[in-house]
Amino acid sequence: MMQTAQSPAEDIVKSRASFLDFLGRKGLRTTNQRMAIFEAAFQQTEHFTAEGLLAVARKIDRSVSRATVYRTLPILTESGLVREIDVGLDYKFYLAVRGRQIDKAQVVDIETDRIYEIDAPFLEWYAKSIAEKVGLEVVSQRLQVQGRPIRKPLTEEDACPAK
Amino acid sequence: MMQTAQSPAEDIVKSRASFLDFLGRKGLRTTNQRMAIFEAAFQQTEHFTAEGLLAVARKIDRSVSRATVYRTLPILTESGLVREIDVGLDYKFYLAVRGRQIDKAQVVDIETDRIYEIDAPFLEWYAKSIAEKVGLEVVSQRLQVQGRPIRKPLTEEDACPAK
DNA sequence: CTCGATGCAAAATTTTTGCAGTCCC
DNA sequence: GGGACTGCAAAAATTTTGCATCGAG
Repeated sequence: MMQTAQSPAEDIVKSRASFLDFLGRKGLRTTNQRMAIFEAAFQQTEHFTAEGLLAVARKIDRSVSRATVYRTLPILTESGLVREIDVGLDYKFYLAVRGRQIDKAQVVDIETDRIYEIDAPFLEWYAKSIAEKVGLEVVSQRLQVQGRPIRKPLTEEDACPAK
Repeated sequence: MMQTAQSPAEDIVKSRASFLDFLGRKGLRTTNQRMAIFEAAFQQTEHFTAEGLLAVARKIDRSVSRATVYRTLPILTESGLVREIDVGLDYKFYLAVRGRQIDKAQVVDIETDRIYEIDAPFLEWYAKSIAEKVGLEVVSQRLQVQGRPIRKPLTEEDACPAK
């Protein structure tokens, strides 16, 4: 069977080409700021916020402004290179897309606000079966789980830990 | 088999009692404003926003302020009488809880922003199985599906409708 | 050159908060 | 009567927008 996964290095080269292609097809210009924001997004290995992205992008190109970050994020999401993730935490998160991103759920640790992207088998099918009930075709779906670390049942040791 | 569903009239009487009980147990005071907001919430048969709730509550008690609505909504959600629903539409929605509300998904028609509450069998179980993968126990889960009305395959008639 | 793109700061939007006065218990 | 509660308006916080200027094609 063919291996389709790529190394991180190949990954970003391909993504960058894809972004440039997207800009071209849409008649959008290739500016230093847009590229800096793209690079900043793909330097992130985890979820990031608009504000965080601004900070990183500015390290690449000092002239990047907050407004341009907010104007570029929709371009990145429309191109499919970045996913917008809203788990109801006041502000939105974003995530650079690397490889296939289907059937994922977001699990949020409510004690740390950390977001995990977890495989959710059949999620797309499941969403489709639900949308059909109201005669809609699925455009997108998201499953979000808020959780907290499992506390093991208390033992005497836990209740009165030996110092 | 016993029928557990109630008439809308019985429903709100019970909910009102439940709210008063909740206020009492929490040592919160029963004010005209809080009751007006409660009544306004249960007059709604669909999802509502904080701003919409304010408008309706003011028809009941002119003195209700926006601040009190925002301060009362958390009380209503904590009591379990109202559910907060955030589908990523800028502002939050709320829904008066009538009867059991387990395993429901929100299906959002992206052309009208209308929200449907749809049965999602085994959703709770599904979320649990996913949260377990990162060692978290589920506190809550939500499945949201964005969809658009199904467009029937085009016929000649559709493409060139006879005026 | 031309018009899309940018930076800056002000605006917009939803929700929160400080404070003085109100009224429930 | 005391402290919880409220209204008002200002503040917060994130995202959007107007406008003069810049720069990609």
